[in-house]
Amino acid sequence: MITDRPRPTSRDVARVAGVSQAAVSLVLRDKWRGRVSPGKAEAVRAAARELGYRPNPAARNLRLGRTRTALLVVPALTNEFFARLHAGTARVAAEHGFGVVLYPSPEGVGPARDPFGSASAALDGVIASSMAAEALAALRAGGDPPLVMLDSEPERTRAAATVNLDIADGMRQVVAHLLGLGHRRLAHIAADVASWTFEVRAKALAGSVRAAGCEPPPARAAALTVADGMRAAVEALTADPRPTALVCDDDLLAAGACKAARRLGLRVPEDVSVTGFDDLSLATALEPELTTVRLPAEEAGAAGMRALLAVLDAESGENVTPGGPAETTTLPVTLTVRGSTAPPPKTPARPGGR
Amino acid sequence: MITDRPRPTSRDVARVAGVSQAAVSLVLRDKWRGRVSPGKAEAVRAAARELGYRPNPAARNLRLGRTRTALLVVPALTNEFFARLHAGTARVAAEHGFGVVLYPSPEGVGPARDPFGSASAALDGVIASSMAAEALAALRAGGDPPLVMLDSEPERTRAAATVNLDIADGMRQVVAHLLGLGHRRLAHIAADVASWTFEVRAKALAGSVRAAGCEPPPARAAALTVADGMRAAVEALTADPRPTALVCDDDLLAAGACKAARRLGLRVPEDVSVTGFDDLSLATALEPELTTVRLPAEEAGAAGMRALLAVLDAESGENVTPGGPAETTTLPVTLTVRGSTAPPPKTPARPGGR
DNA sequence: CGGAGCACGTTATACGTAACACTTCACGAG
DNA sequence: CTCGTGAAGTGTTACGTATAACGTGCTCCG
Repeated sequence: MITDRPRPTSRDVARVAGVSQAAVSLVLRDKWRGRVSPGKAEAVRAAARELGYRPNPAARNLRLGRTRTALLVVPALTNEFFARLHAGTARVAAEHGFGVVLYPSPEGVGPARDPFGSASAALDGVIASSMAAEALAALRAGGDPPLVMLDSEPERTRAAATVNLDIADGMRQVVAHLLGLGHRRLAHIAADVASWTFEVRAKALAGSVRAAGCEPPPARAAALTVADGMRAAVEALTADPRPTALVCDDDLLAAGACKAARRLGLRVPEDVSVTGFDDLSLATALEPELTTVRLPAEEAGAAGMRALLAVLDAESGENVTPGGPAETTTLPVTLTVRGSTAPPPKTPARPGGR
Repeated sequence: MITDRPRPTSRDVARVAGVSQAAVSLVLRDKWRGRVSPGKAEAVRAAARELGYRPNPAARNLRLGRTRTALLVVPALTNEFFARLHAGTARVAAEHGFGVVLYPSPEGVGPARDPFGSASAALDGVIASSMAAEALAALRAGGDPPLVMLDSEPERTRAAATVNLDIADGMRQVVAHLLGLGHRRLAHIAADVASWTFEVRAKALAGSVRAAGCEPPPARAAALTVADGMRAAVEALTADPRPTALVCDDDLLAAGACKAARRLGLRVPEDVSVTGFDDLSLATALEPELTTVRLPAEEAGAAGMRALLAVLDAESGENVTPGGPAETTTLPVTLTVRGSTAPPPKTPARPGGR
C-alpha cells in the first residue's frame, strides 16, 4: 500500500531549504562557487537528501537537448561476441555517465520497428556493427546523430569514425599456421551472412593460400550455428580429395565441424585440423580446445564508445567537425593455438587424388 | 559537412501546414476524428513527412510523465542464459512500444553507479534477476518504480510480481533420471554464487536423493566458468569413493566436468555421467552432447515483461493496486536427455568403499 | 426561433530543469 | 562622495509536447 506520492521536484527542495529553485539547481550540480553561500548550500543538500530528491531525467534531457545515451546496433546478444562488444561499450559509457540502449532487433538480423521514432530514448549517438545498411537507412531518415561503425568498410559508410578488427591479418595467421604445419588442402566453412567482416575472411583466406602457391580452398556456406556448421563440414569432408584442415569463420561453426569430423570417424586433430574465429568461451570448453583467432571484442566495443564520445565532444566544442574526422582504428588480433590443429596425417588417405 | 540544422519541431510542422501546433499533435497521434478536417490532417502529415519531423522523446516523456522504458537487471550478458532472458524482455517490450535498458554492471556482479540518478533514462519499471539485494537497495532509495523479480523467493522481496522457473522440479527430474539409470553415488558441482536459484538447486538435489534412500551428495563450489568447473570436478572425481555421476548447476560447469573426467582418463558417459543446467548452445556443441535441463529463459524474460506491463496498466487504471497483486508465475522446465548420461559402470571401480 | 449539439479549430498551460538577466548589498578605491 | 565590483541570490524564460479549455459557425429539431 504505497502512497504513490509524486516524486519531489527541485521546487519542493527549494521550499524546504528556503531558497529559490535556481539555487537548488546550482547547488546540486556543483556550480555554486561564489553564487550561493556555503550555509544555504548545505541546507539545500540536506533538504534534497531528506526528500529523496532525484532530478527528473526527462526534464533535464529536454532542457539540455542531449541525453547521454548511445544506441548500440548489433544482430543478437545471444552471440557471445556481441555480448562482449556490448560489455565494452557499456563499461566505457558508464565511466562517462552515459547509458547504452540496444537496437531492438528481436529475432536475429530481422529489421526492427523504428529505433528513433517511437523509441522512448532519445539518442546522442549510434554505434553500429555489421548489417549497416538497415541502421544507416533509418539514420538518414532521422536527425543525423553521429555514427560510429564497427567492423565495416570505411569507404562505404559516412560514419564519423570506424573501429575495425584486423580480421584479414587474423586469417593470414591462421593460414600461415596451417601451412606451417604442412597442410596443403584446406576447406573454408563460411558464414552465409552478408557482412563485410565475413567477406574479408573469405578474401584473406583465398589470398593467403594462393600467395603460398596452393589451390584456393573451396567454401561451404552455413548459418552461424553449430548444427549448420556440422552440415557444411560433413559436405566438405566427404569431398574428393578430402581436405586436411577446415578453416571456419566462427567458433560455433568450428564446433560443428568437430562434431562432423567425429561423426565421420575422423579424429581431431590427428585426421583433420579445425580452426575457429572469435575465441568464445566455447573454444576452451570443447575437446580438443579450439585453435582460434582471439578477437578483442570488449576492447572494440570500448574503442567504439570512446570514438563516439570524442565525436560528441568535438561537435559540442567547435561548430563543425574539422576536415579529417573519418578516423579508422584497427585493433590487432592474435591467433591462439590450441589442440584442434596438428600436422596433417602422413599417409594421404586416398592416394588417388591429383 | 552536415549542416547540423536543429531538428524540426511540431511547431515547424504547424507553420508549414498552416495549422496550429495542437492540431499537429492531434493528427500525428491519430486523435483527430472530429477535431481536424481530413484535408488539413493530410496537409499536416505531408508537412511532417517533408520536414522529416520526429517528435522529441524527451519532451514527450516530460509531458506524459512516463518513458515506456523498463530496466533489466542481470549480472552479465556474456552468460547466454541472461542474453536469452534479455531477448525475451526486449521482444515483448518492442511489441508494446517499450524499450529495455540494462543495468550498467560492467564486470559481472559488481555494483554499478546509480541506475536511477544520473542515468539519463527515466524508468517506468524494473525487472530484476538474481542479486536482488543490490537492485532493491537502489530501488528503495528511489521513487519506487514497480518491480518484477525473476527467479527469486517471492516472500523475501516486495515485488509487484515474480516470475520463476521451476528449478526444483528440474533438479528432481535430473535425480530421477540418474537414479533410474542405476546411479547411487552422485556429486554436486555447485555454483558458488549467492543466489536463490542456486540455493534451490542444492536443496532439491539433496532432498530428492535423500528421499530415494541414498546418501546426500557431496558438493564442491565453483565459479560459473568452464575452468573452475573443471577444477571442482577433478576434486570430486578423485574423492573416495568416486561418484558415478556429476550433477552440475550449470552447463558451463558441466563442460568443465567433462574435461576433468577425460583428463583423469575417464570416459563420459561410460565411466561417469554428467548433467548440466540451462541448455545453452554449448550443450549441443560438446561431445557427447549434454544431458541438461532446458530453462525457457526467453519465455521467462517475456513473462517478466508482460507482468510488468500488467502492473503498469493496473497502476494507471485504478488508483491503488488491489489486494492480491504479488502474483507469482512459475514456468515449467524439462529435462533433455542426451549423450552425457548412461548407466553407471557395472564393476564399481573400487570395491573398498563402504 | 432558440438553443443543443457537432465539426473544426485555436489558445493557453503545465511538465521539471538549466541558464540568462537582473537586483541588492557591502566594501574598497579614487 | 561616487563609482565599480564581486558575492549572494531571485525572477523569468525556454526546451517541445499533450491536452484541457475555450470559441466559432452551422445544422437540426422541438
